[in-house]
Amino acid sequence: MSGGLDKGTEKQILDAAYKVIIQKGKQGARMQEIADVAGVNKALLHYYFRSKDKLYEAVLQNALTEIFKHVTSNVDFSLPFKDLLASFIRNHIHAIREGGDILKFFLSEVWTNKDELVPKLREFLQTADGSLPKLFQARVKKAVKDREIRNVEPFHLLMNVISLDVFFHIVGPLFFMMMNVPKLYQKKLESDRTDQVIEFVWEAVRYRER
Amino acid sequence: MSGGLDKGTEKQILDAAYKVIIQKGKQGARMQEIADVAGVNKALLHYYFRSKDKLYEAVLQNALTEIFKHVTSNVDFSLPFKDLLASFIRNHIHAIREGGDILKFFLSEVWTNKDELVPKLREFLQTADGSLPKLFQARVKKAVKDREIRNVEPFHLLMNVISLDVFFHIVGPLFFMMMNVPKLYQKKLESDRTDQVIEFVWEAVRYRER
DNA sequence: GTCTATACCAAGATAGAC
DNA sequence: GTCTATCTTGGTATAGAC
Repeated sequence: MSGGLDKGTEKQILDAAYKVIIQKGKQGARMQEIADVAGVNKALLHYYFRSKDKLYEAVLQNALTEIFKHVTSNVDFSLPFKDLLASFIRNHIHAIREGGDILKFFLSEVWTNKDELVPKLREFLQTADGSLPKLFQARVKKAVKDREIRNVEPFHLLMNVISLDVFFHIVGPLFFMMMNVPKLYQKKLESDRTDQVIEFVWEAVRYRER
Repeated sequence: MSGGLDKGTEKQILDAAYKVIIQKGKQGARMQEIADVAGVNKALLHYYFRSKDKLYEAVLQNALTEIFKHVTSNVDFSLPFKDLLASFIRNHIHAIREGGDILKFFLSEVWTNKDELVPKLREFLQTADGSLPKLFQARVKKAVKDREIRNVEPFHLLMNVISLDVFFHIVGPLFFMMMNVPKLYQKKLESDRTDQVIEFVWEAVRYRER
């Protein structure tokens, strides 16, 4: 019913679908639950998005956009490498935290649903700005030549930075549980994380006279 | 039918379930497919394991055992820290590769199915040998005092090592695709990975006169 | 555009013959 | 223990009234 504070039924449904599907994955999500969360009738989902597949596609599109919005956040490649690294990591970790559960969702779906998801991802990347990795690679090579850092393979470095950021975000909570880390100490470890990573990476790569 | 090369129907079913569920997750797995893979009738799944839930539990138990078998592989904590680190990482990466797809499965399921999985994990850890992290922590602290390495937080270090190992294993292929890395270069990056990680971590933590 | 009712089907589970 | 046939549930999808 068109109550006063209506934000458009279609968007309402899409938002609800987003929430539910991100949590439970494609298989786990139920049309009924999406309808409930949206506060509308189940039949309306089919009215606006013909099928679950279509709805899922729409959600995927949103999620991808959301992620890349953060990732592409501007990095100043003219900074000294140390500062570049720090700002890159800060941006990146910040983006990960902003992104909420999307990353977990992707890691989840990529595995169980890769036949559908990987082509979609590929397609999306065609249109997206793919220059970041290239710029990063070039900058690393320059830094090596200028003796800002030791000779490291750009791919591995990028991989390392992303690993350190993303993996902690995803598995950290589980890890805390497994190791019985007290709540208070968890907080400390979490807030220290960014600086720890920056220091770790920088120490790992910085150039040293021999 | 009790054909000659029968390895026991129950085990046959369990093996099939393991394969299918690891690939598709709990929600995605179909009893029919499991039956097909096992080469038996669907009804037999219910005969041996009353329900899908029970079957899932059995698979989970197996997967957990499988993972921890590798993880607990003996590490010699009396080695110099540099060598310890190298052997730890080598063991770890090796275990990850041996473990095949189990890790991906867990990362997947932990997100979509955490209400069921996390308690199970907790319970399993009660019985498992939880001494490894403690030993590692103690060894790190000693290494700091002995000036083998700079002052690093043991938790972060352990987290870092695991991140670098596991994340690459899981996301690497996706990454290659996204960055359009040629097949041949992929191979090289993969085989270089272990040594790269060892060097990266060691450079990051080693003690240096100032 | 939104609802109710219902068709349709796939998947988990059971009964009962062999 | 193993099969066929069948029940039941629950989820997607559609028809049709309002």
